[in-house]
Amino acid sequence: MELDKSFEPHAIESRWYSLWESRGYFKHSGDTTRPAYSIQLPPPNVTGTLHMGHAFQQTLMDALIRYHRMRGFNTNWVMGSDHAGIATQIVVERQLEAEGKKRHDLGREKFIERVWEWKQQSGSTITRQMRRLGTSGNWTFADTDGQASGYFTMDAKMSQAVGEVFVRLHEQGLIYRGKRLVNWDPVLGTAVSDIEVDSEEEDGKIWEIRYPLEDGTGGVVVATTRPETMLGDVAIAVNPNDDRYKHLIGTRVALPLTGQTIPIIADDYVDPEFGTGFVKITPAHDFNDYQVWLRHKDTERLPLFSIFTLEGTVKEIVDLSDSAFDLSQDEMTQVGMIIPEAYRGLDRFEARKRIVADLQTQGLLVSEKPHKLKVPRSSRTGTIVEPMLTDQWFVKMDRMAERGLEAVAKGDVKFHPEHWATTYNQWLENIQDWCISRQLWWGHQIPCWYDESGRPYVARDEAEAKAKAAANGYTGALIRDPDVLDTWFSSALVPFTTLGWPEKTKELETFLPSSVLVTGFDIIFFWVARMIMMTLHFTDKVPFHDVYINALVRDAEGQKMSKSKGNTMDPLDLIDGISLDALLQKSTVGLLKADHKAKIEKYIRAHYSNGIPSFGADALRFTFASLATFARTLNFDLSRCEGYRNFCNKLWNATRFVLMNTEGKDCGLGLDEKDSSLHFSPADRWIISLLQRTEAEVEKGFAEYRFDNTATAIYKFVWDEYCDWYVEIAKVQMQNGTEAEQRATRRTLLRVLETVLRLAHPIIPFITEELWQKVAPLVGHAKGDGSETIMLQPYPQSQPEKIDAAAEAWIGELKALTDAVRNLRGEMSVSPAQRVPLVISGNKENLAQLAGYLKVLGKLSEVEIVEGELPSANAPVAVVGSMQLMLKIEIDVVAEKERLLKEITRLETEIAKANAKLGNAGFVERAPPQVVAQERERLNNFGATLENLKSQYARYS
RNA sequence: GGGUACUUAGCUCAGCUGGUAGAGCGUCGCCCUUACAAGGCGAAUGUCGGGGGUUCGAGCCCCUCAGUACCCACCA
Repeated sequence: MELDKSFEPHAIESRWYSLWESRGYFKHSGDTTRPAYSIQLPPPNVTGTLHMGHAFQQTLMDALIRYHRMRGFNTNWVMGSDHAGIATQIVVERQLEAEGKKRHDLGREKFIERVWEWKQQSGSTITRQMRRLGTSGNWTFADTDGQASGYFTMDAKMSQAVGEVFVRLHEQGLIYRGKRLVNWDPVLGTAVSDIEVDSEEEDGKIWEIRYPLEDGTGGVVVATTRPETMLGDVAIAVNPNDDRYKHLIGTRVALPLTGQTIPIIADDYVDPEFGTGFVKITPAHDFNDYQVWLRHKDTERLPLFSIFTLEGTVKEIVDLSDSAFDLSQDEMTQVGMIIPEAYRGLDRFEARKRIVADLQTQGLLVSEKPHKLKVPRSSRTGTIVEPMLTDQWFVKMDRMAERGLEAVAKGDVKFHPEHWATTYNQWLENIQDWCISRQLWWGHQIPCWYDESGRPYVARDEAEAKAKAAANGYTGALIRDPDVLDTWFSSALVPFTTLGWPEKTKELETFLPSSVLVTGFDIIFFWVARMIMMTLHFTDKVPFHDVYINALVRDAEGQKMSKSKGNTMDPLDLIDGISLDALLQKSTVGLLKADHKAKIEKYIRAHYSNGIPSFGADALRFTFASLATFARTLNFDLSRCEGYRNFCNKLWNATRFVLMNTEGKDCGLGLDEKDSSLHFSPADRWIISLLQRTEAEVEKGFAEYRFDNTATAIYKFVWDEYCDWYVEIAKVQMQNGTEAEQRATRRTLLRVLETVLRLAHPIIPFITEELWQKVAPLVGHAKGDGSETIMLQPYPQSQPEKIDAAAEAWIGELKALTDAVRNLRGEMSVSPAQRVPLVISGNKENLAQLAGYLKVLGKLSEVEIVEGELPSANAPVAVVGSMQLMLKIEIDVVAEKERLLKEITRLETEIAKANAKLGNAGFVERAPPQVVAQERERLNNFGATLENLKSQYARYS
């Protein structure tokens, strides 16, 4: 069947993917005698859509999987999706909001039903998109609901494993519950972990406030950026060595606006140099103050109480039971537990305004100045996080962190690029206990039940909890803890829970540890470190051997992609193409801010004035691979994508050429290489030789995760060597050669091409499959009935014995001569259509073999070989080593002399440089002999060429 | 404050354990030559951020300065 004239990705992609999947090629082979190669997909949010980061990562993973599959590994790419607690809940809450409802209007049960509905509805989007990209994941492997989309972190099996982990950790004393100061998102109404808080420097203010001394002899001035928290002050601290204020330690000051008094205490935490030297201590709303409180609570009998509600408004009444500390009635009335009526119920920031205003009125505000400060915001909602005293569940991290550090230190887990291990180490060395409870509805509900008195029973299910309660003498009703687990809790377990844990399965044995994890640096803490720790803890194995940290995808200018800038790209648009109008439409739909819209439109019109053409999945994948260096960012440039689409087209057309010249012809298929009816030319041997080198480079690239090198090696071989040289040479051989030479040429054309298709398949799966189906039957590698696939063919292995130095030298000479001729033509502005004769002097025997090729490659009318001097003529001459080439055309002698002189000057500089080097005793004595020899060789060559040029120059004179 | 990485051609980036500066895209010529105009052939362009050091020799190693990006911690 004829190939189309050019490469049309759309026509071939859809066909192959469904065929591959339906034939089960993506599944692991089950052959445990083969080495296993497995990858855990970083599970995308189930309701998300594919973005450039996903597409990039997945391209790399898919390339690795396909590469190893072809190499005969028992490959298993575990697919799945994440329930993404907060993210998903927010989406559904927004939907409700549009209907004028809140989640509490529905109630927990109905709300969760609603989320499941949304999951069912939108969950297939991203898996569909992944398929478009060509991901050969094992969709049915951990699939529990029969949707061929892998596992879901909330499905029954995964949930059960999550419960099991929780219970065991609790039994081991590694999970505990306690009232702690945590980062609280008042909008979401939940605790968030440290790493879910981002601090950005913002413009704020700092206020100085006077707290009068109780005895009326003066006052102290404190500086604060959060005056509203003064309602919760329990002390003023000074540095114990601060001579200015030592005498005040132990006295009391009045807490303005409240009618209360608080003590002045001494603590090292205070830096006498900063601010006023006095710090107000609000233990329930500041992490540092909390630490101070811990140190002084017993000696100074300091209470602990929150002044804000969970929504972030000022409380009506404070609850001293928060104190976790017994205070006498008398002490209770002494502390600032009563909030002035004026502030009750106010929002945090409203309260700030009112308090500052009131302080001013009372003359207690000393100053108000602009101040830059880091504001901690919840990464989900952007709300300013409030440290809040709440009951939460925690995982003790210290011992697990030690094991995690050890695994990397010992090399059981290796980072690529290596330096990311430093980031990992630093975090684990300073790790805090992990707050795993979230006050949300969507997620794994904490497996803990409470009896009437609040006694907890952690259990796998309610029945077990009841049994535990009964054993404790309680038979009444139990209430389950309403909180859910941090999404990352279940994510941390996927390396083993997806393989059937807690059961001892064959899969667990085969595919743990997995081979490599490919992920972004932004989740080293969230996910990578926690997987390592959890997997080690529960299985005594590392979750994976290698961690490849991929670059962050940015736009062509290096800007972070964001919807509000309009510089995001949809991988599907690059595959399918999109018109400008459609692109504008989809980029501005559902925008909250109107001014963004104008900006986005401008950006899109500037960058995609004609929309985006369809590049196809292969071109996109090849682009990602080529850009996958070890840099930390990847600037995605459309023009690169276009270039690699062109590459696909090149490959397509090369195949077309080969098919045209081999189909139905004798290609010496069944013959032994040494058979006398096959005569391989140096060119044939050269391209085969180069193929071996390319295969080795490709292998090295994969082994080092240098996908750029792999892609470049393939690109160069196909375009720069096979197409630009070998195919052109083959034309000569097929035209002029003997039967045996033609046969060998056709065979080489075919076999090299077929190999290249297999070599490139991991990166560009669709086009290689399509072409292979046509090419493989001609080399006898397939029956040609479509029953085979390139996916399962053996991957090309470099055969060093086929590297042929003589053939490589031969082609080097041919290339040099051709370049020289083309150069001359270019310099002389001889049009390509104009066939001109060439005279060449040099070794006759040697040149006779090259002349035929040179004639075609140099577009010459004839090639005349002379030994010794070139004929005297006013014609341009080029020199290649000891050979001289003369184009027989009339030229301007003056211009030609000038040209030669330029070349002579260049050579003389080179010679001077080389001479200086060799004249340097230090160089000759200390440099390695081969380097010195090489330099001498260069000098000799330069010398010969120079002589040649000079004599030619002289002849014009 | 601590840390990591980066600075090479107009743009985006390679450059392996130090040994003659590279690619893609873009630019400029000339060509619709029967695989490919999504192409062919040719050309131009770099005191490798500045300075110093080690070395026979530095884009690469060391020191220093400057700039950029990101991460962690955080002073009220």
